[in-house]
Amino acid sequence: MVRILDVAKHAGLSVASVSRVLSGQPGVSENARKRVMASVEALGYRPNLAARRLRSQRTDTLGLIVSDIRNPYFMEVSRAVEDVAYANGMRVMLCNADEEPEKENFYLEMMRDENVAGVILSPTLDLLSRYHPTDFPFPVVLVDRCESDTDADAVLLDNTDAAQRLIRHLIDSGHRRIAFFYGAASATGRQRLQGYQEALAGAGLTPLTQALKPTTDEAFAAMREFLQKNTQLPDAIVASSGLILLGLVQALREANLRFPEDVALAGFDDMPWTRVVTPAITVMAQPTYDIGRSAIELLLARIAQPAQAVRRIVLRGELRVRRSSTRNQPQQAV
Amino acid sequence: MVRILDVAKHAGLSVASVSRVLSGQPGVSENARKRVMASVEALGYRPNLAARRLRSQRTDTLGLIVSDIRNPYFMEVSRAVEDVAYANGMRVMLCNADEEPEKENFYLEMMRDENVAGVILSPTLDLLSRYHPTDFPFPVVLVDRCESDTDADAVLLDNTDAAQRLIRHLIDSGHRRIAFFYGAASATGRQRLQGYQEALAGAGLTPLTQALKPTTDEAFAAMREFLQKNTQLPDAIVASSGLILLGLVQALREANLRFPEDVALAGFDDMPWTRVVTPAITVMAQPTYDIGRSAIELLLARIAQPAQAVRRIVLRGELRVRRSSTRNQPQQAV
DNA sequence: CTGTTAGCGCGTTCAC
DNA sequence: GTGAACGCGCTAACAG
Repeated sequence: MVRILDVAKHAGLSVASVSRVLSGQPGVSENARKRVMASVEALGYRPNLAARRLRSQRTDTLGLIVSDIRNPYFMEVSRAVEDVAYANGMRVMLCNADEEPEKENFYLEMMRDENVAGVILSPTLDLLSRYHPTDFPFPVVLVDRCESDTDADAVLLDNTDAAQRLIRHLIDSGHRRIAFFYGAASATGRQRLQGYQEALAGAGLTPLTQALKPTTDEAFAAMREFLQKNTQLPDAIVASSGLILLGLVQALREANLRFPEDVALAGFDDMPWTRVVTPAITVMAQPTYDIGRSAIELLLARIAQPAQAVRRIVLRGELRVRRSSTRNQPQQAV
Repeated sequence: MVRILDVAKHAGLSVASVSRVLSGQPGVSENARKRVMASVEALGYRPNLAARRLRSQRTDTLGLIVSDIRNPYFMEVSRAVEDVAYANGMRVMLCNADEEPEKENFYLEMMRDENVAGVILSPTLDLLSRYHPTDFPFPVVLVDRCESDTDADAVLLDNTDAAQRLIRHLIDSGHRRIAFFYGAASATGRQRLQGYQEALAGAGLTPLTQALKPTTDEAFAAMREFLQKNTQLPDAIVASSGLILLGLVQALREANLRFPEDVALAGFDDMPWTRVVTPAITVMAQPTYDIGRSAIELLLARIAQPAQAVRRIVLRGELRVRRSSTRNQPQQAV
């Protein structure tokens, strides 16, 4: 292994000068800088990160804790985070907490042990309910989930508004009995439920809700049971997430029910498959890559300016109307 | 910050004894061990990982370099890797090389700088063609991609066999003109092409192939162009990956072409949406989670036993016949 | 502008 | 079974 001392000797300088050059500090002559660079090149020197981190008490590692990377939403978010992180010379550690507070806590402690520069976190309801930024020795940016009174940097969709607009679209399309299948384990699901309720109240309609764990399998099971119990179908069914939407579609297919003929359908997250099923499904699209990018940019800014005011970035969902929600079916799909 | 010295003082012992207890070494009395544990608990001591890594020259970090985490295949593989890694007290660094040799090399160098214990890698064709295990200062397990003569631990599907079986199924179903859209950027795509060619040769049929970059967008564009150029459709179209399959379906929908009525369809990767489109699509399913799990288990074994013989784990794909490939359509979908 | 040097916190040798 | 002491490679404070 070639050490910084070897470079110093080779360049005829001291370790201090080499260190200064490597960390881009001022106070080194151009001549010295050239010689250091040449020696680094000649010897193939690579800094020892462990030593650097031990000495400087700093780290270029970020943590990213999501519920499940298999969720397309988090997949896209994490991809954005990693792109920006690596472009800024930082590393990222990805963890799946599976909505389990124990796992979440485990990873949070791991982040502390790693002495990370910051964390992007999609918190469980449990953590969010008692969230306080000073609980952590590193800056945290929340993503996807955040209450209106949470004292934290955060990036998220305007969930209540998005749900309202989605539901109003259904109401405007002539649907009256609208069922809402939502993930009860997260703040996001609850906020979307609220939007649903407000939209229904505004139209004088009666809510029909089904809480469940936000997985495809649970949604499938819940929908299947729902279909068995209810001989009369609602006019429309809405899913509060893409994972849930998939489960609903699976159950509908199994029961040989068509949309929108038997029941209209809509959901969150514009996953690729929603355009490819027939008919295509109306969704509220989230700008997932932008959410991830905004989150890490917020985090990097916070790391650079620890004392800056708390910021919250709220993004707007985009309604994409397709055939699954229309009462009078047009001739042609998009 | 509480250091190991603080624990030693609190327990009335030396740092050496504390270190021994913490690393589970023998040569410490039961009494001392108890006292150390109690002090650790009382003081909330956490070992400093940077110091430990600097001193021990070892790391509990693994690298995972895939082409794109947004590919459901790698998503599932990475999830498996992370589950096993964290269960073994290791960390993992995830990187997306995007099939670009430069990025791949960048991340490989980063892994060296991090002094990782090992790497799981889905190599570009470029790297694979000149792969030699001694090029890296850490053990490497290849995943998804590997030539038959590559000298490396690897976990992959029996691609040629899987493609053959998929194509034979189509031939047995009465299809004669079978087009193959495959990703030309990876060894995997090429191996599947070979299986396709062998199956066709065995039946005395003429190949009809289309090479492309393995993304949904490229597949969509290629299929669209294909449909414009060819007034007469083939009997069947096959995609060499799930991402490509999605692009094909998008183009088919756009052109208002039905499967299997207008053209039969099949592909690789049993993604959830393939069951939910109508009709459901015949696929060659890969045991993705098992592939990831096998890869990290192989890596951990290699780390524990650096000199052990090179091992290759070849998994078998599972053909899942659904309506998209059947000539005489059954009454009911599954 | 440059060099010397003292630790960062830990693991491990070597004495006892 | 236990403790003292050294050094992993680097950064930063300080002296020149």
